[in-house]
Amino acid sequence: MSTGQRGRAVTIDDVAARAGVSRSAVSKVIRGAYGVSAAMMDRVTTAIEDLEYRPRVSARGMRGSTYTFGLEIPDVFNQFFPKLIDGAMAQLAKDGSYQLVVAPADLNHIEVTRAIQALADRQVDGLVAITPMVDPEWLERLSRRLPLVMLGRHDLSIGYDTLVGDDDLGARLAVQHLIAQGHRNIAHVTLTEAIAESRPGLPHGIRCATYRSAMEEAGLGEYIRVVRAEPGERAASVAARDLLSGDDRPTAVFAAHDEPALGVLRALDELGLTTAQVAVVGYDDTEIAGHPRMSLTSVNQSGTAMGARAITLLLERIAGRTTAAHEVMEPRLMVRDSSTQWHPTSRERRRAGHVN
Amino acid sequence: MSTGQRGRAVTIDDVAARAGVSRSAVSKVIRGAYGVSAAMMDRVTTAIEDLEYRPRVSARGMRGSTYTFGLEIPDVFNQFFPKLIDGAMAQLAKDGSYQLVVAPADLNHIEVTRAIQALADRQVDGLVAITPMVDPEWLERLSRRLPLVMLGRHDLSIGYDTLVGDDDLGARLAVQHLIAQGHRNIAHVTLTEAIAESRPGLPHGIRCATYRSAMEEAGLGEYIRVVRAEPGERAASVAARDLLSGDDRPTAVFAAHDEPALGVLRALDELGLTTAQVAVVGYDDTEIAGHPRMSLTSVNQSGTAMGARAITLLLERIAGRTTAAHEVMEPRLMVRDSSTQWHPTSRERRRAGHVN
DNA sequence: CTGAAAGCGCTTACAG
DNA sequence: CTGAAAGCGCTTACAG
Repeated sequence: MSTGQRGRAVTIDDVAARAGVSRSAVSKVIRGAYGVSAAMMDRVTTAIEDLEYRPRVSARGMRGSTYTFGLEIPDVFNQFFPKLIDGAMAQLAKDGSYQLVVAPADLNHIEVTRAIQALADRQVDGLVAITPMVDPEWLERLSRRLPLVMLGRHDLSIGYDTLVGDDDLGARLAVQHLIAQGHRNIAHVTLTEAIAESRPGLPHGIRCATYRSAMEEAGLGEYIRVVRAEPGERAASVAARDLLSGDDRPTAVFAAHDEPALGVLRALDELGLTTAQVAVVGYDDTEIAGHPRMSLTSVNQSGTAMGARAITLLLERIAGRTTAAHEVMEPRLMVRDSSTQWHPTSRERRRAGHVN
Repeated sequence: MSTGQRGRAVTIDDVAARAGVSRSAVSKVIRGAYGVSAAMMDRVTTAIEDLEYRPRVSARGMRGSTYTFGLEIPDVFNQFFPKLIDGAMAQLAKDGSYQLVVAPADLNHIEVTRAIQALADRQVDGLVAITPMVDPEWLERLSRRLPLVMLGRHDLSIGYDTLVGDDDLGARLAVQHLIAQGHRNIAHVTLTEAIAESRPGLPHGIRCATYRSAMEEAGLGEYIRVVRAEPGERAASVAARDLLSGDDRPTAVFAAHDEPALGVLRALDELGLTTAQVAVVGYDDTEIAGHPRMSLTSVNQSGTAMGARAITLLLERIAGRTTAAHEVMEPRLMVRDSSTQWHPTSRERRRAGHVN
């Protein structure tokens, strides 16, 4: 039976009246706080159910917590993020007391900042954010107000936690794998400098730097070639088409993440080429990479585990931790057809210095 | 220059004090309300900037609005939803005063209800939700508290708005297209009854019913075959493998949405078959369907437009509309390779009654 | 174990 | 145009 469905909503006072107890008592029961007799617990619980009472989170937030964690996502189409959300949800479900709320943003400084700010304005009890573009000082200041975990940053922050894949290792795995497959002419497709290099130490910047040094170390410095594109599979495919139809076609492409890697695959298809002629490696191991139609070799940086770990870090902060955590997750290379079916032409074999 | 960075946060009173005006005056400036002189406007604005003041949404929510729209998403991996979110964000950006917040849920009654409830508890000013599984009465009650738009439901609700694709037309386009391509033995892959048929009039239920009737109408009743799988591409591919390796292999499969369609493509690949032998049509026209590696024919129900329209419906409600809107969006078939490369075997031609 | 009182930071009528 | 007062629905010390 329910009352108050229309007109004024049911408040904590209605519950208190119905249960014949004080407002504070109801509050304690709701929060599972100490000092409530079983009898009162019972009466209050019944009243809550009878009235279908739901505490207003705004009101709770005025004094206490909102029981809400915020997650800012800089690109709704990037298929890495669902893994992250999935991992976070699973971890949150174990605890049971917090609700996850996602603020989607567009991939630029202003929109990302706006989304993070919007979550903070809504007084989330903890915030997980992903963005290369916001400066550490702003984040340090934000972290004085609430627990903050930044994903994909190598910052040595003091106020907020960071959780990041080992981009150097991941990129090295990718490039060395290609070299081991016999490739020498390996190109790298990444995002525009405005995005990838807007600050030092960004994941894409590191992957690119590692690509360069891994090539140098293998004596392949002369083959280093970095192609940049705006975000999105289509933009990457356009850039890749130029690369692949040029004079000196690379025999392999290492893409900074799976989205441009799919763009490279598109470009190959459009040019009538296959991964037997140009190997492709991506980064993030998104779900579609494992589909046989793509079979895209990719660096897995365990987004699910990362999402779960981010939640744990927030809960630790709420439980009292005050020193910053800086965790690096080890990536692993998922080898698939896109990088193992290379058949070099005789010219390519010659250039590569093979005897045969 | 900013103060109050540590310790107590900046409040509206701090701004009022600094600007030398009343609290109400600051409130009016923030909300852009009438009756503020340019001079006061100026002083307040300056004070806000100086102090880096951010109004607490919780506090605003106590009396007024939270300037937040909530969107419940029942499956983070379903690639239809990013389109929806993208459309909603674009529309919201035009208005500029509301923040979108997404509550992800798992695809079951309890979790979906929990997520919707969580958004309502947070006093969003409007709510967009997607779920076949919640009963209309509960939604009617919810809609008495806040503007509610349900996506993908054909309900004749009175308290909430609905926005839905024409599932009958969409499914008909798909099946008739396959028939026009010469197919007779067309199977349908959809979700379990527990999900797809949990209530009458659900999108998947309608698509399935339309598949049946379109087949009947074409005199192909004997070929009707419905295969059901749990959500997820992998579950669908397992089910499809049985179907495709059975005695009477269909020459075409109509999948209830793109995710199972990708599962069918996976099954084909695993069985060494191609879409020249078994045509595939999906539903939703997710981004990956357009990738040349998939080139999946699919029914586009314009998720972007749907997301944008949902926001507009909420804004209309806030502006005062009190009658329910029930809008149906027209789908269109995106024809791609997966359904146009069929080469029937001679046996298939014979069975199909072709002369040659 | 239980409850009365104060207060969180805003917005909303209402006077001036 | 401007401001003082009340109040939104909770939680938090603090008494009892």
